[in-house]
Amino acid sequence: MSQTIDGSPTPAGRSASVADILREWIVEGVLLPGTPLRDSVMAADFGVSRNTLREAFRTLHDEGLVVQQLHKGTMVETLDAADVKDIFVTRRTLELAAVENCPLAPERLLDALEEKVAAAEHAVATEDWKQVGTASLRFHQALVALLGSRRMDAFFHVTIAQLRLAFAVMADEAEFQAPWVARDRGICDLLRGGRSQEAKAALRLYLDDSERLVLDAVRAASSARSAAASRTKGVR
Amino acid sequence: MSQTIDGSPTPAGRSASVADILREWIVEGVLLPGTPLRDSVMAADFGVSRNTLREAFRTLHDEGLVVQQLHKGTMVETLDAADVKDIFVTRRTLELAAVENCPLAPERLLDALEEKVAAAEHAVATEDWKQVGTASLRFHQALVALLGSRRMDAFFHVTIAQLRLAFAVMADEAEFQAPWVARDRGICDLLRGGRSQEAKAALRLYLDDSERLVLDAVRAASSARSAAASRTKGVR
DNA sequence: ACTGCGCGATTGTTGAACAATGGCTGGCGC
DNA sequence: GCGCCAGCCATTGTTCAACAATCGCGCAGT
Repeated sequence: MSQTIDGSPTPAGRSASVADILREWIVEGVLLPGTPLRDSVMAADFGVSRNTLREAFRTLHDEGLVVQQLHKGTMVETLDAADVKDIFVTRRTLELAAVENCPLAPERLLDALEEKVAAAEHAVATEDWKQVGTASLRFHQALVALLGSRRMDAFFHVTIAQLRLAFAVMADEAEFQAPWVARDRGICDLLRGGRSQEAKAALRLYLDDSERLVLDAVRAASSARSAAASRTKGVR
Repeated sequence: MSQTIDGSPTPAGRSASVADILREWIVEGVLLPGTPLRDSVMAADFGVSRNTLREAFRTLHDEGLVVQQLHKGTMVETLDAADVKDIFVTRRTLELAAVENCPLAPERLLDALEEKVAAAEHAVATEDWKQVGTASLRFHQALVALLGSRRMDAFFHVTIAQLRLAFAVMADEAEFQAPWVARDRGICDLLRGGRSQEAKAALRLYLDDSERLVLDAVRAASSARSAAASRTKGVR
C-alpha cells in the first residue's frame, strides 16, 4: 500500500510497472468497472509471466481498485449504491473529525491544505478537468491528515481511490468540477481562519451534495450496465 | 515447529491458510514482536512453496502485523509509543463517532453489542484472562459496527489486531483485565438506554485510561528490549 | 424442458533459476 | 591493538514455465 511517497528508490521491478499501467487505465476509465482481468491473456499482452501479473493484481487489490475472488479471478472494482453510501459514511466520519481536530493540528498540515487547494485551482485555471477531480480529492486527503494518524491516512487513501472509480464514469466538464474547488477553497479559508465549526458545517453540506451527485452517476452507470447485460442475454 | 497445512479442506487457498496460522501465532504471542520470519525455513516448515509463503507474508503486511524491509526480510511488527498513540487516535475517531451515531443505528446492531459484552463477562467468570482481552476488543468492534460501514469495520479490525500485539507482552491477570469489562458493560447499558452522550463521555475516559496503560506497557517492553540489545552488543 | 456429467478454460500453486543486496569475516595499514 | 576496506556468503527479491485444483458451460440422456 506504500503508494508513491516517491523519492524512495523503489526498484520494485516489472510487476510495479505493470501495476502502474493498469492503475492508469483503471482511474482513467479505459478499463471500466466490472471488467474481468484475465491473467493469461494480459501476461501475454505485457510480455511478462503470469506470476508477475498476479503480483501487479495484488498491488491493485491493496489499493482497492480491483477485487479478487478465489478461482474466479480479478476484476475492476464495481461500486454500487451501497458502496457509495459506505464511502461517504467513511468520509463524513473521518473528514468531520479531522476538521474538529483542526485547532490542535500543527501548522505544517495547515500549509499542506493551502497547497492542495492551490493545486486544484491551478488545474481549474488550465481547464484540465480530469486533474481537477484528483486534485480536489487530494485536498480532502490533506484534510484527514489533520488527524495526524498514519493509519487513517492510508485507509482514507484507499477509500478515495475507490471513489475515483465512480468519477471515471462521470462526465468531467467545467460545470461539474469547478464548483467543488470553490467550496474546497471556502473550507480551507475557514479552517486557516480558525473558524472550524463553520468549516465543519460547510463540509457537511459539501459531502451531502457530493454524495447525491455520485449516487446519481453510479445509479445511471449501473442501470446502463444492466440494460446492456439484458441485451446480450436477449432478455427484454 | 513443522506444521503442515494439508488435510484441511483448504477453504480459501493455501497462502490464506498459512496467513491464518501465522496471524494466530502472532496475536496469541507465540511469535513475539521483532521475531524475524525467514521465508526459506518457514516454507519448509509449512510444506509450502517459498512463493506461497511470501504471499502469506504480504497478507500479514497488509494487516499491519509484520514489517518488511527490503533485503532484510520480514519480522513481527513491534509497536512503539507513536504507534500506540496513532492507534488510539484512530480508536477515538471511530468509536466516539459510532457512539454519537448510535441513535440512528438499527436494533440488530444494539443487540450485537449486548451479546459481545455478555461474552466478555462470561470470559471473566471463567477466569480465561487471555480471552477477556479478546472479547473486550470484540465489543469495541461491535461499537464501530454501529456506523454501518463495511470498510470501517474492516479497517478497525486490523487496527485492533495491531493493538493485540501490545497486549501480547502485557501481564494478563485478573486485576488488569476485569475492570475494563465492567466499564464496557456500563457503556453498553448507557447506549441501550438511549443516553449516548453519557456513553460518549464514559468511552472517552475509558480510551484515555486504556491508552495510558498500553503506553506504559509498550514503553516498558521497549526499554527492556533495548537493554537486552545493549547487553548482547557489549555496551554497558 | 430439466438434471447430471464431463470437458475445456482459467486460476492457484509449485519449485527452480537468476539477480541484488546486506552482513560478516578476514586481511591490511596505521 | 585498533580501525578500515574488500571480498565472500547467506538471504531476500523477481521472474519463469509447468503442474494441480476448481469452476462454468455445453451436451447427452430422460
